[in-house]
Amino acid sequence: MRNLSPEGIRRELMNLPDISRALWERVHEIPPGRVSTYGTLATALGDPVATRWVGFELLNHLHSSDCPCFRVVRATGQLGRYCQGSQDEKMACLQADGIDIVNQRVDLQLHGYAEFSGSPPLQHLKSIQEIVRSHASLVDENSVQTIAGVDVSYHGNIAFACYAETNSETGELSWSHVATRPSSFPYITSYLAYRELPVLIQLVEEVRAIRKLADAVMVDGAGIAHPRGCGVATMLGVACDLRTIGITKKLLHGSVQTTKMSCGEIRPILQHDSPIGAALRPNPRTARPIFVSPGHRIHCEQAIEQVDRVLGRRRLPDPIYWADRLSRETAKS
DNA sequence: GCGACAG
DNA sequence: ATCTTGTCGC
Repeated sequence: MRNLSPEGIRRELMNLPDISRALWERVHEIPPGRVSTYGTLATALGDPVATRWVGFELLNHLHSSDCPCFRVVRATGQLGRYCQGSQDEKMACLQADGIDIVNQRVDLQLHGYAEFSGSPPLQHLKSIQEIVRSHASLVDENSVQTIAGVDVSYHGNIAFACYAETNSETGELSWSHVATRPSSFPYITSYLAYRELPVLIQLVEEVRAIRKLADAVMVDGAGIAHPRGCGVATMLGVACDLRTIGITKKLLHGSVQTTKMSCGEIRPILQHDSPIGAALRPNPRTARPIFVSPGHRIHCEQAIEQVDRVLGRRRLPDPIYWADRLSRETAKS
């Protein structure tokens, strides 16, 4: 799998691992009388960043009387929350298992279980990101004339992706297109692309088919300012051979000082002393900057320049603002 | 070793 | 991202 062409990426996306099923297989693997932690389960899935999602999933799943979810506790040994009700009920289940609970805690040295079987699915997804990153180009090509924005909203498991083009004079919406498709992959930090890429690729291809695709597309998500240098914007760019720019409201990766920024100020996001993007304070109404990073086929400076070009009166660049607004409205109705 | 950070 | 009432401020 060393070579991952755009077609290869699509094939991988059509065959994504079922993370939820993988989690529950492991939860059921915990023997009676033993417990595991949210973090240990996430690590068994391939990445500790999934800890938050593991907690969410255990709190929100379809519970049944014989469900072993009470065997998952916090890393401190504290019981943590129980989907079925109070912590006391969780404690009662654990005690029925023969576990002693001292000071509201389980002794993990004694009862901790971490010997999970099965291959970690997130590790495979990580390696895809690393390969896609190696295909990303940070070289700016011909000049950008038209620019668009894309964003995704959800109604349950249905994803609504919107493509928006704006009038550069007024900042108002000039053209838009929406694509819809079910998405079951959960949101896990740094794996956003696996949740959003299927709809986004469909969206881009539909717009491309009617020859309406702009020279560059801004994505509501990171570009190369990502733990593996491969955020949604980068992945979408490589998958569709499209010039993309990543825009986020919060910093995902890299370091930059964001206090006391003056209006219009630009500060580089650094990773090992080299720039991978920039924080940019868009207007005087908010002190909070936005974070820009190249997605694909664009250089850092050009990415910032393009964002600057379509910055209106809102915090987000106009095309992203409209894509966000329209996709949300479409998802609601 | 554990935890956690885009949308 | 989504669930949601009122509320603070220009």
